[in-house]
Amino acid sequence: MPELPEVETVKRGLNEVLHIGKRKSPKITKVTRRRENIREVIPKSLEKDLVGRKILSITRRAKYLIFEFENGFLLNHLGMTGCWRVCEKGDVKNHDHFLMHLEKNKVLAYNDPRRFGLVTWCKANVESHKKIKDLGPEPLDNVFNADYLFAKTRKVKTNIKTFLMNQKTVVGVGNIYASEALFSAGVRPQRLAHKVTRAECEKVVAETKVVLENAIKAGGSTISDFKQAGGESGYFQHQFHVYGKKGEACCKCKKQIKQLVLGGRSSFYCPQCQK
DNA sequence: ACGCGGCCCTGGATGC
DNA sequence: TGCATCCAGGGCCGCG
Repeated sequence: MPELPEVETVKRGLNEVLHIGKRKSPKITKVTRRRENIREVIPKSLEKDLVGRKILSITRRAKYLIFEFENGFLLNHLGMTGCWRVCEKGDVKNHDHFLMHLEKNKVLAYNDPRRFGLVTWCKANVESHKKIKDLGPEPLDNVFNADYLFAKTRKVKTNIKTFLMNQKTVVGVGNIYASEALFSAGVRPQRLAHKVTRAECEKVVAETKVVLENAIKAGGSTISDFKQAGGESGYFQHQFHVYGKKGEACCKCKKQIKQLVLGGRSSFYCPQCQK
């Protein structure tokens, strides 16, 4: 599921389905930890922290979801396979690790087969929480601009794709959108970051924003389907230009898309369109 | 200090 | 059909 557009889609969907901020938003009546340890232990204290309270807001910072309560914040990362669903009481599935029971026999369930996700509690100042405080700027914020990226890349030894995926550089860009943004920008993923020109940095920044914005728009369609069991995808995957397309013809020039591994992650590019 | 490989897990796809 | 292998949208840790 989870790069920035998917987390943003989950956030919007949950806000809508749970009527967050409206009078009919449900109270939490009970909390169940079906498995204590995912990436980190889910705190036992969540029971007393959450029962009897309402979710005041659900926001996103980087790939983290932040559930705000009057006494603190539930901080969540979906890892590779995490998802939330709203279901009827008793509709428990394999890999449901954490349940927030709601009024009217509804349940908000966190499901995560690979258990790379995070569910934890932060009493106050979530922005200075250790998982949050060192994160880079939001990609759609004006702080993430060509000046910033050009300056930041000058002394970097690694390739531009790995650097773009580093959450200290800019948040929310994962393996798919890094490949896609670099394709649109015409920059090969294996190029050393410090050799990317100022003009190319401008393109990389601009195309990163475009790709993420388009994916958010496309991901909007998952609102109804995450309510059901799946929570899988919107329709943004139909807009991929290079990701997962090794050997296929480039949509612009018809040359074969190539694949290579950078920082241990599959990377895709067009040898003709990207320099 | 930085950059990289390995690792944390399960499950689906692929190959023999 | 069954079994083995590889791969997956992320991030942390320890090593050189």
